[in-house]
Amino acid sequence: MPELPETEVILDHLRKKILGSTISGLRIERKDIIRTGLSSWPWYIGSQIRDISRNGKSIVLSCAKGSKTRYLLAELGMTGLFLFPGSTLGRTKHIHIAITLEHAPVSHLYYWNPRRFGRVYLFDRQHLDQFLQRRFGVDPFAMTHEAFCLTIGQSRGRVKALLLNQHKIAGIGNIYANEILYRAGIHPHAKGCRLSKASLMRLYHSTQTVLREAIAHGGSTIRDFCAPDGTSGRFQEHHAVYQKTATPCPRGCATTIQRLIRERSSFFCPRCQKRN
DNA sequence: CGTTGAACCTGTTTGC
DNA sequence: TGCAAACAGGTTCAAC
Repeated sequence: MPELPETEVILDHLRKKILGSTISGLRIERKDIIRTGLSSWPWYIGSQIRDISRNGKSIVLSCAKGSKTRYLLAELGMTGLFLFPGSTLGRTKHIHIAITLEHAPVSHLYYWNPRRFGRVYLFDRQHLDQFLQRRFGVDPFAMTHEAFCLTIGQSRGRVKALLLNQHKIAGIGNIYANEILYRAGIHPHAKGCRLSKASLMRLYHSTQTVLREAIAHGGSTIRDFCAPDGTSGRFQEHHAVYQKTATPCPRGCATTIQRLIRERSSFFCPRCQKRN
């Protein structure tokens, strides 16, 4: 569920409520959620959450105790959420991890994930770095237009697949890939290396603006997503194409939005979105 | 290297 | 009403 904007919204809440707090308890309801470092979980008790960051769609808590720092990296997958007490109503069934906090305005942090496509990793510095390096490309907000145009313009694959490829650009998922391509006027099946310089620049700018607008609107709530305090996103009200099959193209071109099935669903305007 | 399909899971919606 | 199929924000892996 959470793509980059939703992850950024979650980070904002976590930073305001749990940064600097101390972990006084850790209950792991489903051990198979922890993919690496399960045996190190007792270490985290008594550690202080010193930093909260994001790599692509994954969230990293830096936990310090004495002179040592270890890391908890959480992937949310399609349906994962971090929740504070008070927003767990109707979501008690799939809480897989419960963290008890001290010196924080919230008493607990819950990891909820009904489909269990998400995972949690407990890493030391070295293993975290290894993981981040092999897993994630550059963050879209850290990319210059030169780097972005080079990455897309040198690839032979379909541009939508390139936007979704976390090894190249980290953080874009199916909702935002569709919205970004619509706004840039580029067909999802256009080949990266066949895009004009002007198209590449439009793609760069729409990537920046769509993601930033989505964050400003609290992310997109299609079904499950909410911030840790239970707040829903509002950016879905501004979607132009995602799940808008057969509705008129918002640009007023008198065509309707189409859906291409196969791999992941693509939603686009066949008239406004070009292949080069 | 790029593409496709399946797999991993549960829950909800859709269609017969 | 009932049941099966399709579909969902993600990632990985194997096969071609």
